[in-house]
Amino acid sequence: MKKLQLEDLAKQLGYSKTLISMVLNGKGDQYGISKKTQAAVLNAVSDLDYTPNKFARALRTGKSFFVGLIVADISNPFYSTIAKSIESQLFEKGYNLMVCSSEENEEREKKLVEMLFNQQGVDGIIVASCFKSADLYTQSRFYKSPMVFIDRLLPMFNANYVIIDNYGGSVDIVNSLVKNKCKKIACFSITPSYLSTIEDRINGYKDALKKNNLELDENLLKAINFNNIEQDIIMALDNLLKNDKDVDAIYCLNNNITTTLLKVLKDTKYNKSLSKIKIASFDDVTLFDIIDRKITSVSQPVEEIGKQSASLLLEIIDETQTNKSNIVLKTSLIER
Amino acid sequence: MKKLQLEDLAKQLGYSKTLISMVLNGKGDQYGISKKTQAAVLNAVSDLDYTPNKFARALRTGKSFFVGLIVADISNPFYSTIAKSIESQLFEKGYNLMVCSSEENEEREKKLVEMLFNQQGVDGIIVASCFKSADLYTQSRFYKSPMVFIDRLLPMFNANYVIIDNYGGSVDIVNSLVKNKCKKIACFSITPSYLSTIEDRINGYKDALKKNNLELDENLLKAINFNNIEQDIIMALDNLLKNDKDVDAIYCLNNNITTTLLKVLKDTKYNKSLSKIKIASFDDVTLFDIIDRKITSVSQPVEEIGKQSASLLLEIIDETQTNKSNIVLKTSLIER
DNA sequence: ACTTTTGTCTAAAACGTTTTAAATAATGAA
DNA sequence: TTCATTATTTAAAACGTTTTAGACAAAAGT
Repeated sequence: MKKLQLEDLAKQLGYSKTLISMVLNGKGDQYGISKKTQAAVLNAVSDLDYTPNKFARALRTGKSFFVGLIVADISNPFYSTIAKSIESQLFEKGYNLMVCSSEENEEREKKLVEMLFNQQGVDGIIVASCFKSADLYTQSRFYKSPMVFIDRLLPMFNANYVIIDNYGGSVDIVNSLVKNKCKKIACFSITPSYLSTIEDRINGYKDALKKNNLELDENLLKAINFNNIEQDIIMALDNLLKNDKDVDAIYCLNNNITTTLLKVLKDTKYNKSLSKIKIASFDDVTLFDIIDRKITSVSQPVEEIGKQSASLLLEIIDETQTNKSNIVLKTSLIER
Repeated sequence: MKKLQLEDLAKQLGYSKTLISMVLNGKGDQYGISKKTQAAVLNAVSDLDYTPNKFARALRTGKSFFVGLIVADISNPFYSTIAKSIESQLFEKGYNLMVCSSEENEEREKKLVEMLFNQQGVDGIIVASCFKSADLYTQSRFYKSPMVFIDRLLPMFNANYVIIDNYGGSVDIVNSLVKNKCKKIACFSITPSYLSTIEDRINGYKDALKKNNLELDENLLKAINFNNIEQDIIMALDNLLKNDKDVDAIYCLNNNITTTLLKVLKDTKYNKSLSKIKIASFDDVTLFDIIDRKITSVSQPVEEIGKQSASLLLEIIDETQTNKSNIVLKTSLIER
């Protein structure tokens, strides 16, 4: 059974391809097709399961009704939940989502952006960029390309953003730890550490320490490499045990680090020596509700990030919104 | 800066669009273009960043280099890991992936399949179907559409499958529990329970009980609804506590149930009464390495499912493989 | 020297839409 | 009636590729 096309409908209904196309696209009035004809066409077509060829339409109109999403790691629940939220938001408006994973790799992100716009012809993209600078995106060839950046901010780059208040969330966490009598708070950060999210969280950590009259010791700030989390955490812990036995809290800057830290603490000798240390985490995950250890965390409005970024992007595509928007969402502290 | 197209190249290089297209598609020899010309074209184009218009090409050739993936729930790590694996496999071969989530809803799955093939013009799909019967997929209009089914089998449907040995894995779990002196093993199943994965796991559970000379008590087999997991688990637990106080193990048929069960056990009164009950889970997650409770589980070769299904689908698309393949992967027991 | 074959290359058709420009029919004014 | 205007419809062009069929030289056969 061959796929029905406009030509077939035309023959069957006795109208031209043009007319049918116009009616089906809801432009009957605009082109002055009589109400009667419009009704007749719609009626006849309704039980004929015709769907226009996507590629022909896209070729002619330049619109694909496709949106690309680039995240650092799609198997991270933070991003996969955002993806899900974006998808359902777009679905309502007749758009489709292509999800891509950059694996925190600039080269790959670049390839993905180019592929999406050039080869796939998406109408716009949503990106959690792992780039250090905005050079890729400021290129003139992308000047008119609808883009929304989420999660991470790029420096010196005036664009559309949907992010969260990382600084504020970080301050909340440290304040909460201090309130619980912690005096020496280590911080496990993650590289690439130029990421705006990480930078802001680190700044929040530092400033909050200061505000609480605690000394900032750079040795307590450990950078964990994204590609080598477990090993780096072990090293950081060894280091703490050797030089800073009196650390009473570890604040992890994202869910991945917290989760891996908990795993390491379970596995090894640290179990005893560090059983009473307080752990806090930026980014809340279900796990924290299950384990015995009381973990204070900051939860991000994940659904909301997806929702807002999707509708912002659609506004940009439809040119309803032409100014740059910067949406900053609030986090919420979960004390356990 | 307008996008470069074949016409522009033709003018610039002094050859016809035809010739350039042929060379760029690696069909120079086939069409008898001289080596010298081919080299010249390739060389000239290489630093001109031309990418053919996706839609024009797809319109003409009927190939989109797109593959669709439909899973029940993209925010479930089991599926998001499969998605990631499929994506990277396809990426190597120049294909792209569109990920869709059916939310365990037949109506929605149907819509997605139709959308993918009709509107999006994908070259093939990979589906973890939530359908009870294969009626949708046996329709003649899909007869020639490349499809690979993963995770779940549809009854009476001869198709391409990549699944795992659910029955065997389930037997392994029960055997392990019995070995650990469990005498009365409850089973928390999930609806829709006609899913082949669930059916097979239930059968494995039943048969293994029998083999171990344990009585099968249908009251110990609780169905948890996918859309109401937490409440249903609470009900099931209440029920056990009332009628079967001597249950010494709960075997959960998927990660979602196990995780939620753990959460419920933590939150509430059950904490005390059920602290010594043994918990086992089909499908392993990181969480189990972190919590104190020793959870025996069966782990699925997630990466492998993605890898095998992707390459099988590509073979079908390329018509290298024309027979139906049924790939059944082994699970591995993790005793804790 | 003339036809045939071979080696390169290109014009034009095709893919299935949407949109422009123009044709036809119907109505109103003169 | 006839011409101008308006309402309705359609033919043809366009989107940017790939592929078919054929053009043109050069080489090879006779």
